[in-house]
Amino acid sequence: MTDLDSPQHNHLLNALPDAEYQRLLPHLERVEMPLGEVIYESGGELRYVYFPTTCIVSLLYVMENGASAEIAVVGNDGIIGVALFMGGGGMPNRAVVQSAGHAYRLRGQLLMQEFNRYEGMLHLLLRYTQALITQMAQTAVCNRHHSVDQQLCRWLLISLDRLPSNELTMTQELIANMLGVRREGVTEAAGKLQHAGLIHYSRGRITVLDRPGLEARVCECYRVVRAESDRLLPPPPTLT
Amino acid sequence: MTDLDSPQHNHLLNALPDAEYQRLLPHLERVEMPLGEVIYESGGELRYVYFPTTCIVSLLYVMENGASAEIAVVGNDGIIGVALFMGGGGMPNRAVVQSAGHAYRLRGQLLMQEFNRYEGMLHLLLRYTQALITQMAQTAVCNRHHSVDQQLCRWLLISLDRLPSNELTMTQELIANMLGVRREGVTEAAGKLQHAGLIHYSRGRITVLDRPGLEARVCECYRVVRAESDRLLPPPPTLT
DNA sequence: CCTGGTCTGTACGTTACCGCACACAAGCCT
DNA sequence: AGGCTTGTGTGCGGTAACGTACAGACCAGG
Repeated sequence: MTDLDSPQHNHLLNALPDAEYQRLLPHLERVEMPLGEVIYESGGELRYVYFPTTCIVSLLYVMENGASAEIAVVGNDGIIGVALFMGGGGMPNRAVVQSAGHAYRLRGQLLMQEFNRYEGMLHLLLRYTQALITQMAQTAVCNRHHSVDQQLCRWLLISLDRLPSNELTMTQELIANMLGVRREGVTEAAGKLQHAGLIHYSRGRITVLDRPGLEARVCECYRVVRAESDRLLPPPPTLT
Repeated sequence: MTDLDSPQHNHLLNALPDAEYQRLLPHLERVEMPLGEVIYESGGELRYVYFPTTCIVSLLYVMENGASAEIAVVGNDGIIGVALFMGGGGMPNRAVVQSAGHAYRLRGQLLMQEFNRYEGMLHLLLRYTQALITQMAQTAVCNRHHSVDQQLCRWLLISLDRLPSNELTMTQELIANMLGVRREGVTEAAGKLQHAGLIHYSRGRITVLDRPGLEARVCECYRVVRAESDRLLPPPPTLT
């Protein structure tokens, strides 16, 4: 499956015209993204941007008391480090690998060169950033109005959309940290889904058995984010 | 007080170099922003961008069942319609005037010309957008972890930062819509603040009596957003 | 002045989630 | 095998916010 791991498996890289892609290619460095790795930290400086291919990265805010909440999720649909080209150099949150895999990284300096030189790169990245903004906005809405059950569905579907298989490696404890709820809350919600035959759960290994079933339970937030991504971003690479 | 109502009272316009500002000036149209006016709607197209001077605009998502939640607030620190230069042309939320006043609007086309022609404009707008992103992210966190009391404090301070006086016109019903909570919840929270002598409340008219007191009660979310705005954006115009 | 509408305060039962405590189960190590 | 660590299920009291209902308070208009 080298396919899944080529730079083109990242939708943004794949959307670049060939000439542009070839120019970038020699500078793309394939890196391992182990579970739990912190890609950048609140207040830190961004030396690289990352284009995930097979990993998933969560952007989360860690509160002063240690509690946390997920702001957004980035997989092979996007890029880690938008603050670089947005001009801030950093953001007050943390990026941490939520599902192990690989990514291609690029020196920030090089990205900025392309960003300033080639208009297509600028527009692509800005459109992606807008999709990211929608995801954050909807996270806020979901946190306000929807139940843990619904949020778990949303979270599973978002993760699933960014993975090649229907299985994810993720303890309930971790999910709870992402959603910013109690671990027991996740146990209960997951229990309901498992009971309904939608997923199978076993010691940090979740298998999604009935994706349509999840989609039927999820709140509108998932659909809004999904629709906006589809609208703003190029269709995923046509790998078989 | 024509000072407060000149285009330069908007921080972004004020941050432009004089030549650039002069070029824009003839195209800036002063418009009235009455309470409740919808500036743009989910799915709608953006013909203009707005630079508030004395009004405050809320970005809010309206759910299928009619409930709503505020995503972010824009006042004289920013611009309404970032989706235009981000490339999406629209966003799945609504912008509504939360506090009446004025703004200067500019045809989207013209903004885009400047955005593409003059690098400083691009960087300024992107930095502002990053600050906006931080505000959204923090809204998500706040919705998850903080009490209505704390959120009300945050909301009051955010509004206060964007107004010239210490008084705001706003019924509890409206605040509840913004925060996405019950009206009674706001009554109770406001009651506590009033009892503590921090504010005075009277039929849609809130007077803030003790701003430091509010700051002492507010959650970290306010400070994070504030610090990030200060970091990313030019200092406010030096009006007396 | 009284009346009607709007805004605010209060009360009460219900629910979702929290915090804590602990039992159980599944894999890992020796 | 036995014991340890890690992950999962469950139960229980506490609390914050909800939905609903309604009473008072203020203001405007006839």
